[in-house]
Amino acid sequence: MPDKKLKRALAPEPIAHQGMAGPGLFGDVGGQVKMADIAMLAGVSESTVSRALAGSKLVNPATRKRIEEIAATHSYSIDQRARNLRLSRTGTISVVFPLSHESEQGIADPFFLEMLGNLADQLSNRGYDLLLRKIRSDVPRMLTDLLREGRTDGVLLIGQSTQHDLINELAEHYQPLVVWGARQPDNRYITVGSDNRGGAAAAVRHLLDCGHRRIAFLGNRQLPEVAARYQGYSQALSAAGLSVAPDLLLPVPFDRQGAFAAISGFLDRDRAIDAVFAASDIVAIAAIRALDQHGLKVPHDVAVVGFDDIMVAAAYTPALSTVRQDIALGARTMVDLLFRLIEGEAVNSVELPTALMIRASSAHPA
Amino acid sequence: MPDKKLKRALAPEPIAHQGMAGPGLFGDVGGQVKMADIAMLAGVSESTVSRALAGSKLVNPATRKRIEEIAATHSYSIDQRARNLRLSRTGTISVVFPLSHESEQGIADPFFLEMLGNLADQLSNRGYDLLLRKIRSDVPRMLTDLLREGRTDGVLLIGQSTQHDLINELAEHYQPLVVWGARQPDNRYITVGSDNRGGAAAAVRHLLDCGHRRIAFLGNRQLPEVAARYQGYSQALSAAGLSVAPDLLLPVPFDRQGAFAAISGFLDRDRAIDAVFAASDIVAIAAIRALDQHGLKVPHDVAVVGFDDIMVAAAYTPALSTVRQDIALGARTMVDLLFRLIEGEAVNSVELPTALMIRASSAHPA
DNA sequence: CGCAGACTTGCAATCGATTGCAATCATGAT
DNA sequence: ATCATGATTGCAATCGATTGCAAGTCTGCG
Repeated sequence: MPDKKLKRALAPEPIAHQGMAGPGLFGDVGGQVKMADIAMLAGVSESTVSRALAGSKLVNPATRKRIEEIAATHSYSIDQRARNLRLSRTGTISVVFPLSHESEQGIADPFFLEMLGNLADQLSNRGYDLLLRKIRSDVPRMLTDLLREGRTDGVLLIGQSTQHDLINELAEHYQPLVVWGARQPDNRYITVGSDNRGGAAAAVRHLLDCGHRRIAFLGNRQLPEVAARYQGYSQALSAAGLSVAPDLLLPVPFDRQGAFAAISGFLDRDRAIDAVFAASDIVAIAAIRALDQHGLKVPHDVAVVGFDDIMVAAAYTPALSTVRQDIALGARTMVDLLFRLIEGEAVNSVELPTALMIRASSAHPA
Repeated sequence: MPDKKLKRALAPEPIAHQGMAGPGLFGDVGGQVKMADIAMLAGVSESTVSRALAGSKLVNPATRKRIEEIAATHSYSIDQRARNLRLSRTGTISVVFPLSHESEQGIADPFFLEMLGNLADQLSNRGYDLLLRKIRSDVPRMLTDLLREGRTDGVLLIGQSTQHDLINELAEHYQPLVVWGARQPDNRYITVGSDNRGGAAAAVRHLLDCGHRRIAFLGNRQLPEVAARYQGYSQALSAAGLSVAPDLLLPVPFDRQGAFAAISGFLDRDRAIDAVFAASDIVAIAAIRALDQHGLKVPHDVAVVGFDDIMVAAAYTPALSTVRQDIALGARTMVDLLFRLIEGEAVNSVELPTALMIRASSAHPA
């Protein structure tokens, strides 16, 4: 047998795809250089290159060093497509926003956007990519597609929307799933969320302490998180010996315009309220505007408390009292739980504490 | 030769990975079913399945129908990892945020978050996924890695940050790249951005029309977009026969706290201003708060105009006058240009019109 | 000098698809 | 009955990596 190794090393295509622009920082962008090229240059097999680059102990330190240098010289990076295929993983976590029918247009609420930013941080810290998906009405189809296509190692679902039952069914068959939202008795999936009930109760107690009695509740109680906040609201009222007045419960949507319209409509027929507890800061801000247009001053005539503590809340005029959710902690927790699920660990849902931020919009009436 | 086909069809593993939970909606999530399984069930080769599912005309309509039905029954989806590897594409577009040193912590500005939401819409409309990346200080390394790893078919860079030269160098070697930001004379990359100069000039003209003369400019002029806005500012002043007062130029950062601190510091030593033009709404809002804390009322004592028209601008109190950027159009344009680049078309940078939104914060002084 | 055992390395199968080319089949014309 | 022709289908290589197993090299010790 003639020397096969030599023959390979002398093969006509050294690596010269094209100009090979030298050591310039961006010389080889585009992924033309492959592992086989590095192997040939180093005079070893692909196996050895793979092992060297993966840090395996099975390669001679000298060989490894040479390979690493060659790889660096040609600014080679492992092709993640191929690697992931072989390892049957993806290196990608999907973040999915189920959009309710209301706001088909987009992820509007700053709370969710801030959450997204934090998740991106957390995931990139762990070397994972973040795949962003919005899902419209047909959640089941799109979600299963996403999973089956093998594009993702796990899913973070932001908000339960009104899809609780579907999520439950999905969870039966798909493990690496963490949902931001309210923990419910029959949840078969892992949730991370705030103590909605407790936070809301604290807010309403605060309004009661200020002497308010006719406190409107603004929010769509079909959403589990809002339902939990409503529980806190009603619980705080009961504790004070008051009962819930059904005419003070407004099922307003979460988007700005919808909320504004709903609240305006309400104020057109009923203005006998002295406080408002809104299920989100966006709703609270819409409420303040609507109140203003109806000649009611905040906090003088009506006190307002929101929920979330989005960035603008403190900067708003009047500064918005609100129940603070710790978004950064929430994101960290979701990612942490998801990776533990991926590793097969059994984990439990988490409920995070909230903090009542009292600001100008609910200052004690003079 | 014995009948090989028959042997295969009778092979022991029918497909029974496990329970095969029946036709339940989520029965087969997880990607266990592969093309080979479908092929076997249909009694054809993988080639035929591939062609049938890809809509090739090379398969018998009857065969195609049968394959499609079997695929549907077993809720099979093509594995995108494998497909993309074979086709050497990814089906993914990366959206990259270069974070300047200032705000290492995260994507804070609502403008960028709204942009992100819109990009997600546009990309998913085209069947592409959106990979979100934040890049810290070492832009070159991370960006080239991202590209070389073969994870992405194209890159949307949101904001030039202070990396103009690096981006230029990158663009020499990497084509499918569209940048949100200011068009500059020596750009070798495609940009989409607003008419920063024109928008700013309109805003400043408006302030001049209201009778203001000492108009502060708030923004970090190292950023190309801000530099362009500054040009508009200075141009409008010149046109009115005024000159730029260097002491009215404040290099404030883009994040809320930093902006607030910088403006407060300025007001501590100089309060002889009657208007403020801020390079972003976030800065404008910070300015309003700082002015308020220094006993200056907006718009009575000082008029304020921002830039962006983020969602809270109109809802703010006082409602914020601002230069509106059409985010949705911007996102659509970026995606459109990127896909045309990917298809090899030659395209040009785009500058989008802005609209001056006059609201309460700059109402004509009484 | 010979051989066991520890180190290194390479071969070849594999992940799950796509596709050029060859092979097969059916049909109609002669 | 024979053959050209077009319509279907299958074979096998390929995308770029990883890894179990076998083979080869080198060392030290008897």
